[in-house]
Amino acid sequence: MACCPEEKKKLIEEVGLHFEKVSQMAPLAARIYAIMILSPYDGHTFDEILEMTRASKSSVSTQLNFLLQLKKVEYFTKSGDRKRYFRASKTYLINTLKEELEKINQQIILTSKITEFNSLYNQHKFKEYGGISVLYRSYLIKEQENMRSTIEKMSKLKTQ
Amino acid sequence: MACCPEEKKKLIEEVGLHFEKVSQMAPLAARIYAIMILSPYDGHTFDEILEMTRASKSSVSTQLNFLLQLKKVEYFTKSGDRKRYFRASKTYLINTLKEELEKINQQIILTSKITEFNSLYNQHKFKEYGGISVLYRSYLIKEQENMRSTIEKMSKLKTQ
DNA sequence: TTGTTGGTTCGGTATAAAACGAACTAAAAC
DNA sequence: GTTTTAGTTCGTTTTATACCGAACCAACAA
Repeated sequence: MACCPEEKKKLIEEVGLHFEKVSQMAPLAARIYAIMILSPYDGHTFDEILEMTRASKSSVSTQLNFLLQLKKVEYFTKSGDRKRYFRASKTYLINTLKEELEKINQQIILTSKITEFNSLYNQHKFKEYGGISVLYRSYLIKEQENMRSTIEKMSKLKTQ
Repeated sequence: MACCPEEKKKLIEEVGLHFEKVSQMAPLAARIYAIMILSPYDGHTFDEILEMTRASKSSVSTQLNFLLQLKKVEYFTKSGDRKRYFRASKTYLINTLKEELEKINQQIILTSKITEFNSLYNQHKFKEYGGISVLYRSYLIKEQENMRSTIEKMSKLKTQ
């Protein structure tokens, strides 16, 4: 049998599609990641992933290594068993948040540059929209703080 | 002369690159959008955009219409002047936030589905990571609230 | 030492995204 | 009524992406 209950298949498709859009990964990578997130603690072997995705060995290998590099996925082995068991990385949610935080940091810097530039060279516009960009800036900073504190809480929870 | 001070050129490049990554638009669209954001209140004509981007008429036309559709860019006309003057839409920051809000709403729904699924079918994993996903959920809800209230504040500011 | 398992690597193809040029149109100017 | 201006449309080319198959490798098994 190729995969799993119909319900799981549909969810994999939905979650996969989501990652394809928001995380700009290749369709196959997104679907593998979705499978990992919706699968048991003890993971899946390479061959099982092959079966579920119906993709080629080479493609699965490439995308799986890509996900390992991004720390979205990890694997473990059982002694006396050459197979690797792949699963969603234990820290994948923290890692995702850390990436988001990095993005927001970048965006705060860029937004400041834009505002500074406009206040210097496009004064009319700046007078018109200055208020909005102040609001936008404090929005970004709140996001940043929310991420930072969530990451901290998650890290604490993990080490307990 | 093709464009503007070196400083502006560099910022356009930087901001353009940013939009290309985060907003998944075509390189040319991203650069046009960047130009609009860094340009005066009274906008630029089609021909000026042509000059600055050094792209073809057809490409500029296509991408400009794309940006108009997304309400990232708007235009106005001066009486007795056939040209259109393009600029960043007055509401582009609010619109961006509304898009973000839509994304977060989607993500909250998806995350709930995932958690529910795992609590049913992957109980071991759920016991292990349930705490983290609770934290993640409240992170998302805070984001949602931050966006909602920022949009509201911006709307109020605009109508004054 | 030959075969099998569990992948990896490399060269190629198929498809889609991005940009282009040339021909076209609608309104205004002459 | 012909020319110019301000774009638009459409068919093509260019470039990048996603995936594939076949050959390959390393480890262990027979």
